[in-house]
Amino acid sequence: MPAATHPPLLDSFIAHLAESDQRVTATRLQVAKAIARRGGHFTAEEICAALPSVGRATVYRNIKLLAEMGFLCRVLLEDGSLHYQVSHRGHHHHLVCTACGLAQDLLGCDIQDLLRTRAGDSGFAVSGHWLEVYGLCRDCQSKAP
Amino acid sequence: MPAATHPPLLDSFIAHLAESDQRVTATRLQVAKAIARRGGHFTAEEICAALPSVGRATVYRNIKLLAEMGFLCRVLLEDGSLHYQVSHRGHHHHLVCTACGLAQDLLGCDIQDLLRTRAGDSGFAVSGHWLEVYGLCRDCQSKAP
DNA sequence: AGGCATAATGATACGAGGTCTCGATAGTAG
DNA sequence: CTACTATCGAGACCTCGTATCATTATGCCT
Ligand SMILES: [Mn+2]
Ligand SMILES: [Mn+2]
Ligand SMILES: [Zn+2]
Ligand SMILES: [Zn+2]
Repeated sequence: MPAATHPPLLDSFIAHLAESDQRVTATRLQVAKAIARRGGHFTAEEICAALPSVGRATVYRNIKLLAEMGFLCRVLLEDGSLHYQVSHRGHHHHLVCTACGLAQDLLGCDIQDLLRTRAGDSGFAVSGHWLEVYGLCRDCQSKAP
Repeated sequence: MPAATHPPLLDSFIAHLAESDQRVTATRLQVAKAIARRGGHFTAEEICAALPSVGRATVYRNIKLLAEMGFLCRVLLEDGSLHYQVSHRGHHHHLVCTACGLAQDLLGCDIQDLLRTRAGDSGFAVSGHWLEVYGLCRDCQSKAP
């Protein structure tokens, strides 16, 4: 049995469900466990494949729930495909390695001020932004020529 | 007949086709004209609807071609839907108004240096990034309370 | 522990958005 | 004009995600 890569996820999920009057079902725990078991990012379809006994709609519903609760963040790959990842809560961005796929959190987003200034020049009032950064992680740099 | 909103597009497109040994077909020009006629951004399906006599696959093929040539840029809306827009060539971002949909180009992207510094701290080598900025354009600010 | 109200599930159909296939058509070089 | 072949159009197909709805099972109340 593979060790949980994100051990706190299960407990936090259960706690949040209880707080918000949502039911702790066996299926929900199955989905959360399948996610906690993973390192790195994953697609909804991958979870569906890993849990053939769980309905596809249910997998999508629960991933959405986990994301709304802040336990999962969206990772947009360069090819446009949407992945999810257990992650820091709150606003942040990702450094996505185009070689191995690793997506590490880039905390302390300090571009909001820069954006407000640059956009303000055109009279635009910034309320939010979406940013993904692509490149090579440390490991992949040393492996590549 | 509506005036072309982007008059240079047609000629530039034809020139690029000739340069790269691709054929100047009637269908290609129809698609390019339908696009040049628009202000703002649009979806592939909107072009399909505007050109019912042109095959859907062909519309998608030619939009992709125009985008690869640099005449169109992708605009990712907050809801995740992909639009296209006649645009400045080369790397740039957008200020997308969440009220009226206006997407104006944000030129002179000066976040690359900032990103290199912040990412470099984690040993990550930045090669590119994707950024969309959301908020209210000048007009929509004055209309709103 | 047993019963109830209803949240959650899963099978399935549906829809948007986009690609693939392949025979037919039409640019273009010569 | 002809031949070559890039491009086209129709439709099948695919992925990702949501809507519907009969069935199940959770949490609470007694
Ligand atoms: Mn994250
Ligand atoms: Mn643009
Ligand atoms: Zn890597
Ligand atoms: Zn606006």
